[in-house]
Amino acid sequence: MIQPEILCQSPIFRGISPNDLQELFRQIHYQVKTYQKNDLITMAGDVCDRLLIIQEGSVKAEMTDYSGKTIKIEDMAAPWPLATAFLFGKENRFPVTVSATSDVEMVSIPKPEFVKMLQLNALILNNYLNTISSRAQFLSQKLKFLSFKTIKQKIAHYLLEKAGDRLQTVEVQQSQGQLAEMFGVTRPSLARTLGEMVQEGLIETDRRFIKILDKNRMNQLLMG
Amino acid sequence: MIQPEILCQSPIFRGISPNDLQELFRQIHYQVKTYQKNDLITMAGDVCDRLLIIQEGSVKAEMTDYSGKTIKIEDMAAPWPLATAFLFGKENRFPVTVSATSDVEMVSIPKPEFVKMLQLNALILNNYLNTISSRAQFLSQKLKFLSFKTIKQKIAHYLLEKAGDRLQTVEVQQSQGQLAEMFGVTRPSLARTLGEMVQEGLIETDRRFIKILDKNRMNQLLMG
DNA sequence: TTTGTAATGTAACGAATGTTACAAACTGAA
DNA sequence: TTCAGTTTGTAACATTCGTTACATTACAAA
Repeated sequence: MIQPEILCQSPIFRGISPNDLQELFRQIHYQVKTYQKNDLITMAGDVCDRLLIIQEGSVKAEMTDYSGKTIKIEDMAAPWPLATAFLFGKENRFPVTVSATSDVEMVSIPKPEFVKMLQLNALILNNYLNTISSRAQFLSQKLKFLSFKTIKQKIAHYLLEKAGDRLQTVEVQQSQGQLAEMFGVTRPSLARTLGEMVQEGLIETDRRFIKILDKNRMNQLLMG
Repeated sequence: MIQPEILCQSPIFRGISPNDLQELFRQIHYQVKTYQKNDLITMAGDVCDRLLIIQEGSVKAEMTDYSGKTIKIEDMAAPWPLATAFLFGKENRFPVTVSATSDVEMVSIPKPEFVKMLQLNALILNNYLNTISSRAQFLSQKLKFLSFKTIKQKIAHYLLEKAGDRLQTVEVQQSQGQLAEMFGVTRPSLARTLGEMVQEGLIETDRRFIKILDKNRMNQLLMG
């Protein structure tokens, strides 16, 4: 029923041979459920007490707002695991409604069985811990970035991070537009702020190359 | 050397009896290190390849900015674990410099040994997974909150979340000032916006009680 | 070279929010 | 009650940023 060659491509089972994976699944209880296109797989608010991995097909995650309208959040396809961040932790309910966008095969492992799996295989344990930890780290970085209120601060943080120790010209790979989107601001606002920083003697710009002229004053911007 | 009665208060060892914990520690390699006040414990950038738990005393975490100045981030005391989010994941380096603010005893468990521990004891495994997952969930919530640009949106989201299904008066436990801090805005701005929403017929306010009058229009605010 | 398209610089205006200041209302203790 | 401290309402002004529009520059294909 399970397809080890597919599942071992999943971030959780990465590095495990299909044979070992097959053997592992023999030691635990699990289900393989099939869904047809447009079938509901989980509802927002459902308790998340089992690990779900897409073995075949693709699904979409939607969120219902308070007035009942649905907004698509994400598309996922095999061999991806669903909602790994909500299997453990305080708030272990699905935040989204998941439904099939094609015929789907889903491997469902009850939480206690998955815990057993983690104990049986150190590689899976590491993979899973890495998955959640990386997510937390990613979110933490993103949050730190958003904590800078002004565009000037965001630019300063970005450039100082990118420059590291060296007092050199930084090459920005992205266009102004992409940079603006990353900062969550509009393109003209970014351009204006860059212009202001040039006038203030903080930086020099030449197309995609930016030179930091006054590291100390840049830092002071980040303090407020 | 280790003090099981203290360590089992730690979120990671919660629910384990001191005896069981003692027995567990017998099966793995670990160190107990002592530091004097003001000693450096870890430097920002150090590879985080061991779990550190404060067994006695207190420490502070500081971050060095790009110009070399240090900013205090956090204070921690026994029996708290350090940097649980950085033991696994892609970026497993300490983001902060940790130093002792009193005489400190620190239990140091190498990562492979801690993994062994997780495999030996399902409760510790659950505790650790819960710790990281809760953190990711917390950050995710915070991030979602910050994604609302205007104060009106933040208020709407907060109230709708708090109200749930019922169309009732919501009691806000916090003062306007605390609420403002939570939203990352200033108190007068929050008060002004609340006033505007009253005038627009969206809500009614009476001290710490807020009544939602028009749920649909509140939702439309969140769409933009 | 010419030409079209994308990227960039710039300006004017308006909306949202911060800043500062002060008055009114509430709260709890003397 | 009275009074001090806290919370809340409100106003004027400054700042930041988004919006829109347009000119300029770079770049690559014809």
